[in-house]
Amino acid sequence: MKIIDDRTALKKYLNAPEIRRYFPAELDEHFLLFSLRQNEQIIRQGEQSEYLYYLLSGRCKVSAVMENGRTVIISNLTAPCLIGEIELINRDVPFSVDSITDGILLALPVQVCRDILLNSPDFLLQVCRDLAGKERGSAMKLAHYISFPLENRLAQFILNNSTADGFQIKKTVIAESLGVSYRHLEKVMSDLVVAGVLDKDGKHYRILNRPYLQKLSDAMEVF
Amino acid sequence: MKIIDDRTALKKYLNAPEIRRYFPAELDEHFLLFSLRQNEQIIRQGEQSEYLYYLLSGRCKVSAVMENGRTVIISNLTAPCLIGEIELINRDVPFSVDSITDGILLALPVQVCRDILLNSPDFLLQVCRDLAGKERGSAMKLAHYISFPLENRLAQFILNNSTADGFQIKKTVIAESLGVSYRHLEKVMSDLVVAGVLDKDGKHYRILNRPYLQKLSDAMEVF
DNA sequence: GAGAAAATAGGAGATATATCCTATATTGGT
DNA sequence: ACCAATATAGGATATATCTCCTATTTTCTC
Repeated sequence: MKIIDDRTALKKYLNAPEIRRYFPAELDEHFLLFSLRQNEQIIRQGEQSEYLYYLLSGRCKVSAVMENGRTVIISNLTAPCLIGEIELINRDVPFSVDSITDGILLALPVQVCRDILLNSPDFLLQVCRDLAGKERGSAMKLAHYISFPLENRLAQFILNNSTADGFQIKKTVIAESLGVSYRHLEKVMSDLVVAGVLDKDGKHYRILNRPYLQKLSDAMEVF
Repeated sequence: MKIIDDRTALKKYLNAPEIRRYFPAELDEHFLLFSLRQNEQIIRQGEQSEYLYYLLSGRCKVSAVMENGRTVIISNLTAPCLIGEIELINRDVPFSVDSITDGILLALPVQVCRDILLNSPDFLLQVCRDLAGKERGSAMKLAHYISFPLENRLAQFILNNSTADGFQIKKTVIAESLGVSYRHLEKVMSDLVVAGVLDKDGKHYRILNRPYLQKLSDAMEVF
C-alpha cells in the first residue's frame, strides 16, 4: 500500500458524486490517495485502524481467524465502497480486510474525521444504507450456508464469477470463499465435470450446462 | 399484537433517555403502543412493514424461509432495540420477525416518520451503531457455523441461556436457533449427558461441568 | 376431557464434509 | 534459472449432520 502523491488526481476523485454523498467538503484537504496491490492487508484483525478508507477500484475480502486457526471469509467488497466504517463507529471489530486485486484507495485519518463524520447526516445515511445491505448479505450467506450443500453454493459462486467464456479461479480461493475444505471442493467440482455440467481444460473451466447451475442457485432464493 | 390505549404510559416510555437518543420530540404524537404475546408475527417476510418498531420489553427472532421450505434463524433481538429499521432504510428485506416472549412495542407509522428520521443525525448515528453491532453479530455467527461443530455452538448457547439452576428450553427451539436438525441436537445433547457435563431431569437440564462448556465456547473466540 | 398437534426420544442408514496423506505441477522471489 | 512455497489432484478414512422412520408423551384447542 503506497501513497500516490498526486493532488490533481485526488481532487478529481473527490469530486465524483458518489464520494460527495459521503464526505463533506471540509474534509477534502485531509484525504490521502493510496495504491493497493493484490494481497495487501488494509485492516488487521484486532488492531485499531488509523484510516477510514474508500475503495475506488479493486476488490477486497473481509475475514477472521478463529482460535482454532481456521480463516473464515465473512464477505467480499467491490469498489466503490467504504472500508473501516464499522471500526469507525464501533471501535473494536475483529476482522481483517485484504485486497484480492490491485486497486486504489482514498484514506482519511480517523482522528481527524471521526467527530465530523459521526455528526454528518449525509455520511450517516449512506453508511446506514451500506450496513443495511451488508447485514442483508451476511444474513443470506448464513442462510445459504446452513441450508444448502456445497453444490448449490458453488453453482451460485460460479454464476457470479464467470464470464461468457467460463472461469479460471484458484481453487484454494474458491474453497476459502465458500468455507469448505479444499479436498471437498475438489470432489464437488470434479463431480460437476463428470456430470457434464463443466468442462475442464487445464485450469480453465467452461460452463456446458448453465441452466443446471442456475437451477441449483435459484433453489437458494428466499421464499 | 394489540394496541394499548394509554397515552400516559406511552408518554412515560417516550421520555426514557434511550428512546430520546433515537427519536426527535416532533414525532411523539405519532407513536402507538402495542402489547405483544409470544409467537406473534411483527414483520412478515416479503411484505412492506407499516410501522417502525421499538421493542421495549421481550425478545424476538429474525428468520427467513428458503425456497426449500427450511427456516433459518438469522438473529435474536432482545429489548430494548429497534425492529424494522433495515426495512425503513432499504425498502425490501426478506426476513420475518416474530416474538419469542411477551413484550411491549412502540410503533411509528413509516409513512409519517421515514423522511424525518432519515434526516435526523441522532437517529442515524444510533442506527449505524446498532447495524454495526448486528453486522458483527451475524459475521460471528457465520464464522462459528462454518468453523465449529454443533457441540461448541451448543455449549455457547447453553452458557448464554442458562441460569445458575440450569436451563429448560424446548429442543425444537434450540435446534432451530442453531440451524441443525432436531435429531442431531438430540444426539449431541445426550452425549453431553452421558459424558457427565449435563444432568437431565425430565425437561430440565442442570450443568454439572461448566468449565467444560466454557472451554468449548471459548474455542470459538476470534484469534 | 377428547382429539389433534407438537415435543421428546432414539434406531438405521445415507450424505456432506473434514482430516490426513502422498505425489506432481506450477509459480513467485532472488 | 533455481529453490521454496503454493496449487492441483486424489485415495482413504473419520466425523458431522441429515433424512426417514417409529413410538411415546406432552401440550394445545375446542
